This record gives sequence, structure tokens and C-alpha cells, in this order.
Amino acid sequence: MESDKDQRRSNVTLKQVAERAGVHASTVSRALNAATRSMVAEDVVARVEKAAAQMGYRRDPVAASLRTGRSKLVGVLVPDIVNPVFGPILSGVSELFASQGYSVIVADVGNDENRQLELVQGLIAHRVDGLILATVSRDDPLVDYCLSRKLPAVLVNRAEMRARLPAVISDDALGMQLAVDHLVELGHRTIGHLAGPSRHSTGYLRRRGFQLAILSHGIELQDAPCQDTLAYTREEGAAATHRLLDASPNLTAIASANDLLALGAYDALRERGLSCPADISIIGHNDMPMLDLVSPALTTVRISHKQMGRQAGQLLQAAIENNDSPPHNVVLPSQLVVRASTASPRA
Amino acid sequence: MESDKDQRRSNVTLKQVAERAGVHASTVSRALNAATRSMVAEDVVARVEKAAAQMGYRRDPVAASLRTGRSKLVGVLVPDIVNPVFGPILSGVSELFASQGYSVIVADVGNDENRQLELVQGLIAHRVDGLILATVSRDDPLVDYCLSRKLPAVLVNRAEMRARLPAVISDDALGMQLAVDHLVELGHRTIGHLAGPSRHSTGYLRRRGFQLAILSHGIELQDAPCQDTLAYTREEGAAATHRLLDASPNLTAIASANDLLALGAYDALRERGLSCPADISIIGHNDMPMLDLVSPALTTVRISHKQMGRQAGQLLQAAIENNDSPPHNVVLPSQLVVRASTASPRA
DNA sequence: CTTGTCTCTGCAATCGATTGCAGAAATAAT
DNA sequence: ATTATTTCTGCAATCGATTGCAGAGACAAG
Repeated sequence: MESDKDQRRSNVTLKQVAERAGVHASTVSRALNAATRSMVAEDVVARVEKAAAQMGYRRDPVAASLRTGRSKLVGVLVPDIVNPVFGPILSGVSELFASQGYSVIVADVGNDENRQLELVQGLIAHRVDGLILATVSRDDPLVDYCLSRKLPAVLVNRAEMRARLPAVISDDALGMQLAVDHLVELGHRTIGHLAGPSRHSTGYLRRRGFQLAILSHGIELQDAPCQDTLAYTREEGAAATHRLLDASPNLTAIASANDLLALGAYDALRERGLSCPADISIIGHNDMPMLDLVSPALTTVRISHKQMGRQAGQLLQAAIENNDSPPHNVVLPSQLVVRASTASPRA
Repeated sequence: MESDKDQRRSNVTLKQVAERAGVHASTVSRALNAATRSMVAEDVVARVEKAAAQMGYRRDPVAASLRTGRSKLVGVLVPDIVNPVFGPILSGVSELFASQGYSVIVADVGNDENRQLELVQGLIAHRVDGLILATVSRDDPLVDYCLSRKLPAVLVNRAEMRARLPAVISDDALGMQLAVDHLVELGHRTIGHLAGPSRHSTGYLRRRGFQLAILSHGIELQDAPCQDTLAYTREEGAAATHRLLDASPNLTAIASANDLLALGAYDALRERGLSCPADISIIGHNDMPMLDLVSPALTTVRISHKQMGRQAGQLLQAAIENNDSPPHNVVLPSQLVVRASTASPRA
């Protein structure tokens, strides 16, 4: 009965170390904690450290957490862990936190969006020190919740419109500008846009970025039709592409808000017997893995998601460890990756 | 100072509910816990539940964990979260556990393999109730560690050779048999194999499965050369393919242990000016996302990784909640997905 | 009416670390 | 030599829930 529990943990407690070192448990606690070590005489620290090392003492974070309220746990909320952009983000986040002694709880929202709050409450119950949210919409009640709880949180990939919490995002306007510049340079004059869901900052900002970029080239917005989608999926991309082509038959290029939408556009073109890039040039956004192998290899705008995750981790750590630093966004530059899906329009 | 902590948690404690309901905290604890509810009179249970609901009481899992040793946390160790097979696995695992009130801590081993033990110790320190290991080699010290700690654990994707812990894997032999059957049926008689790292069960078993399948068709093993790789990457796949083709110039097909290796084979063929499937047929393994879009679309053996994750979750939950049930493996059937990378060899 | 059996509920210890407070010892200042 | 100050260490409470034990009351059996 008891043996189970005994074996599961290293079961060396502060008190045992204290006994061995001939001091009180509170002294051991102070000696082993960097912040309070200075309160203890040097020789005692040495004695305690030796005893702790000999006995293989490991501090119990659960007990510490109960007392202090801090846990060395951070929560990450992702909308869909299967989506390939979140792998690198999680990788960046967990790489950073692992090196700082934090563990990362991942909550995958999956299909039940309205369970988000519940998931967050679960994380809070586990006393996470902070949260990374990759799920927020442009004005998200979850942010209200975090703010009201004074829970440190950082947004990643998607941001709110008003900067209530720090966010790490890519430069959506720049990305679309790069995409449109490229297409215009190739000679395209009628360019469509597959817009992401407008409730997400990525969808909204890329759409605006697209239109600004179009205008910057002196093209009329009526020659730059947009089609909204409800989700970043191939199916949505295909459907929206069909609508786009139906409405604007003389379109020669599509700048997409997302790679999956762009791949959906491939599907739609195939269904219509059109070829890319001969008939229509297509450009994606994100540069998720393996795009160099699809046919045609997809020209896209590269975002370093791993870097994004790392940055978000850093910001969150800063927010956890000192309450100052006003919420400020980090905007990472994006970069055009030209492959085979874009070409000059037929003469 | 204090206000921070106060706001972060719902801060309603058992004692407060007890006061409101006019009973002792221990009674509240019993009334709110399904297993002990029967010890409390019905009317009292009702009163307690009402008070708890009114006050928005939420049990503090950290405090409970300290006392009971159980945490409603499970840990998942993945070798590389960026690898697209682990997204679905994690998704399956977390879907299952979310519905059971567990939270999932994900530890990404990433590049520092020798920190595995450290990561696991961290998870244990957080008192995870169990572990899902997607990282194990064919004979892994981590398994010893879990066994010695009596920590419930389930292997997924990769298994050990001796069944010390329950494992959920795909039927590697069947998968290779399907692949070889398909190639033989197309007329191939000299078939190479890109083998995965032999320290992983997948690499080892698929290689054996390949050879068994070859023999089952009466083909000599000398007409079925294998090349080992050190990791499931495109680079390794390309390098091994070059070695394979150098050694066996009359090869007409390659059955690969993994999709990434197969994509590496694409790279190698391109470098040599060979075409797939005209010159060489290639077949992958796993059916990771987006293989239908690569060129040529990759024929592969499909494994349902999400299903694998779910199963592993179920097994782990069972292992956590009752210590019986001998370690038994669950072998999921795999399935051939024919696309464009396989064809009959040139006459 | 007494004794025994159940059914509930409360008491208090416990999980393991942290920390405010106070006392002891050592050192400095007067 | 006395007082003031600093430095160190121990005491004990605390975080919030769980649980073995025992006592109170209800009720049945003798």
C-alpha cells in the first residue's frame, strides 16, 4: 500500500536532510534556495549541500507550490496540435522553458472551442505560473479572464487588436507586401486573396496587408477580390478558390493568407483543369514543412514559428518573474520563399 | 502583494464551504468526492453541494495531490514534437485525457537525448500519475526506471522487444507485407529497403517484416538489399538511397520504413536524374499529412496515429486506476494507400 | 432497560516546503 | 563594559485537502 508511494518519489524530504546536516528544516530550505542562501552561513550551506547531494534530495514542487502559489509550470493553449505550425511553436516554447526548469502543460482545444475557458481553469487549478495562448481571436474573452486573474500570459501567432497582453506575431502586413510585390513584379495585375477567418488577427491583418500592398502598386481594389474562409483548411481554401474564380474569371494570381488555404487552391485548380503556375500563380503563407515537395513547390512567406515560440517563452518568463514591463508586441519579420507555384501570367 | 495570489485562484476553500454549509471540512471533502459520498447523509450532501455551487468552489488539485500523491496529471515524452506523426498522437492522447479530467504535460526531448531521464524526473517531481513514452529504443533504460519506480507507463509508436510495459504500436510486419505485396504485384523483383534506425522497434521490425515479406514471395534476400539509416530524416533517406542505388543498380523499387526517408529518396532520385515511378517505384510508411500533394503523390502504409494516441491513453488510464492487467501490446492494423509513386517496372 | 450494531460527523494529523517572527550569538559602536 | 546592531538559526504557522480514528446518536436486538 504505502510502498507504492514511497517508491514513486525520491522520498527524501527537507526534514531528513536537515537531520543529517544537523540543522533545522527551515535552514535547509534557505540554504538550498538561491534567493535566500545569503541568510545562511557559508559553512552551513556547504554542509547542507553535501548532505542533500549524498541523499539525492529533490525538492518537491507540489509541496512548494502549495505554500508559495508558484509551480514552475506553464500552460500552452493551442487550437489544434495537428496543424503543422504549432509543432515548431511548441518546440520553441518548451525548449526555452526546459532550460529554465519549467515544465509545459499543453492543452489542445481541438474541436470544442467553447471548452477553452474550462481548459484554462484546469490549468489555473494546477497553479500554472503563466499561459501562452495560441488560440485567441481578435477580441477574446479569454484575455479578459487572464487579466482579471492577473495571470501572466503571452499571445503567440495570433494577437488581439488592442495590446492588452504581450504578443509575438509575424509581420502580417510585411508578409503580404512581399507576396504582392513578387506577384506584381512577375506581371500580375489582377490578384485575388484567400483571406483567413476575420475573427483571427492573422486573417484580418493579412487581408488588410494585402489590400494596402495592392494599393501601393496603384492597382484598384476591384481588381483585387478577396474571399473569406471560415477556417485554415484545404477544404475551405478549395471552396473559396472556386468562389474567387467564379466571380473574377480574369484572375491570374492568388495570394493566400495561409499555406493550407493555398493547397486547397491547388485542389480547386485541379478540379477545374487549370494548371499552376501556367494559368494561375499561387502563393502561400507560413512556410510549413514539406512545401518544397508538393507539386508545384509552393512559393510562400516564411515565418519562423520556432523563433516565435522561443520569444513568447522569453516574454512569459519575464512577465512571471517581474510584474512590470508593459504589454508590448514582438513582431517578427517574414521572408519570401520563391518556389515553383508563381510565374509570369500568360501574355 | 497578497492580492495577486488571492485573485489568481478561486480562493474558495473547503473550510469556507464547510462553514457555509454548517459542517466540518472533512464532511465537505467526503460529500464532494464520488468515492466517499456514501459516507455522508443524503441531505447533508445536498446542502454541501448547494453551498459549493453557490460559492463556486473548485477543489485545489495541488493540495489534494500533496496529500494523496495523485495529481490528475500525465506526462508524455516525445522525441521531436515537430515531426508530424506526433501531432496526431498527442491529439489522441490529450483528447482522451481531457475527457477524463486529466491534464497532459508534454516534454519534448528534442536534440538532447541524454536529458530524457532528467525530463522524466521532472515529470515525476510534479507527481504525474503516469507516463506515455513515444521515445523508447528497443531496450530502454527509461523503462527500467519507470518499472523500478512502479510508475504506470505506456509505450506508443515504438515498443521494446520484451513486453515489460504495455505498448500501442502498428503492425509493422503487416505494413511491410502490404508494401511488398503491392510492389511484387506490380512486377518488381528487385526491391530495396530503406531501414529505420535499428535501435527503434519500428526500424527493426519493419526491416524484418520486409525480409519476411520478400521471402514469402520466393524472392532471394540478395535481391532485396537493405540500407540502414541513423534517423528518420530526408537527409538520411537521400544518403541511404544513394548507397542503395550504387550497390544495386538494377533495383526497380524501394520500400521505405518511413515517409520522410521516402521523401529523401525522392531527393536522391532527383539528384541522379532518375524519375519516380518510371525508373524507381517508392513506397513510404506512416501516411503523414500532405503526402497526397507531393510529387509524385506517395504510395504509403497508413497508420492511424490519433487512434494510437487514444488507445495508449486508455491503457494508461487503466494502468493508473487499477494496478492489475498484465502488460500487453495493442497492435493496430495498417493499411495500404496507393498513390502515384508506384508503378510497374519498365519492361 | 441494557447492550450491541450502524450510520454519520468531527477531530486532528498529515503531505513537504516556505516564511514571518523572535531569540541567540557575534560583532560593532559608544 | 554596556548598549546597539548585525548575522544567523529555530520555532511554528501556513498552504488546502484527505483520512484513520473515535465519539455521538439512532435504532434494533436481547
